[in-house]
Amino acid sequence: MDYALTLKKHNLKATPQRLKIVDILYKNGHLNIDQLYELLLKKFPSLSLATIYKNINTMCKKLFLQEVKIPHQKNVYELSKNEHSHLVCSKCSSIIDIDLDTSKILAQAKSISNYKLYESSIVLSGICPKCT
Amino acid sequence: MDYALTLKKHNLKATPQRLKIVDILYKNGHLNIDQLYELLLKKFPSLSLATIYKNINTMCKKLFLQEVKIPHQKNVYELSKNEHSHLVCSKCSSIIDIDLDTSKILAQAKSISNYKLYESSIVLSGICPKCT
DNA sequence: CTAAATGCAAAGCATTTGCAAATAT
DNA sequence: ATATTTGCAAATGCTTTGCATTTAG
Repeated sequence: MDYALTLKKHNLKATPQRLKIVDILYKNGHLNIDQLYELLLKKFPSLSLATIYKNINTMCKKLFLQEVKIPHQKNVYELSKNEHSHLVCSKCSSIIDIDLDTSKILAQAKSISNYKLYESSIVLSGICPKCT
Repeated sequence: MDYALTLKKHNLKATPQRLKIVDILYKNGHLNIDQLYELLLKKFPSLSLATIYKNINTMCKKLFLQEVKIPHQKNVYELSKNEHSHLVCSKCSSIIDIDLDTSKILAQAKSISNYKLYESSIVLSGICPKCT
């Protein structure tokens, strides 16, 4: 995946800071602002938190980053991908993606409510195999 | 429902402020801190935001209030009830409860992941009938 | 060369804390 | 009567903004 190209497609300059943000998110999946900052500092000791906030915000607006709200945790960010759900371990706080068949639930919700539904946010919490 | 008794059961004094917080949440379903503050001010013009924060926090810890995270919105609070999901209208921002059969999705998630899952947070977004 | 991005410091909000006065039990 | 709660003010923490400097294209 060519991150520089992706950035440019969205009219964003491919700065080293941005490339590294995308790279870190690609490798780590889901991170909150502080975790991102800590990892970025290793490569850019003079990096400013303001730069992270600005970039996260613009990338979210351009829709190739997604904010994910997890119960009892700070918001985390992930690269946009096909719709999917999340599993959270309440012991180690790790977050993973999972593909679930949400069609039944959506259909059920639509028929009960008469809402036009087009987006689902599903976060399931429990204990991961490692923490068991 | 006797709110005063509920409060006392949790070792919380039934102050007028607390009773009104519970009453407002009972009548309005889901509110964020600011909405709660605005409504409470009508009855308690000298009410402090700090009091709301303190009370929301203690009630959440005592588990008879739940914090609900909605994408692109401030956190809202609701009285604890049986597990249920939420529908959000992205036009008018209203939030309603909905009972969905989550057993299939949970079973699916468990078998794919080997997690021990015990909690689900499901928020579906779309357009409500009124806004259509 | 130019527009955009960075880093710093300051500003702006949201939330929490400490404490004296008031209140529920 | 006592421990808890309230309301205020101050403190803390998180996020955004403004601006001079640097950098990508």
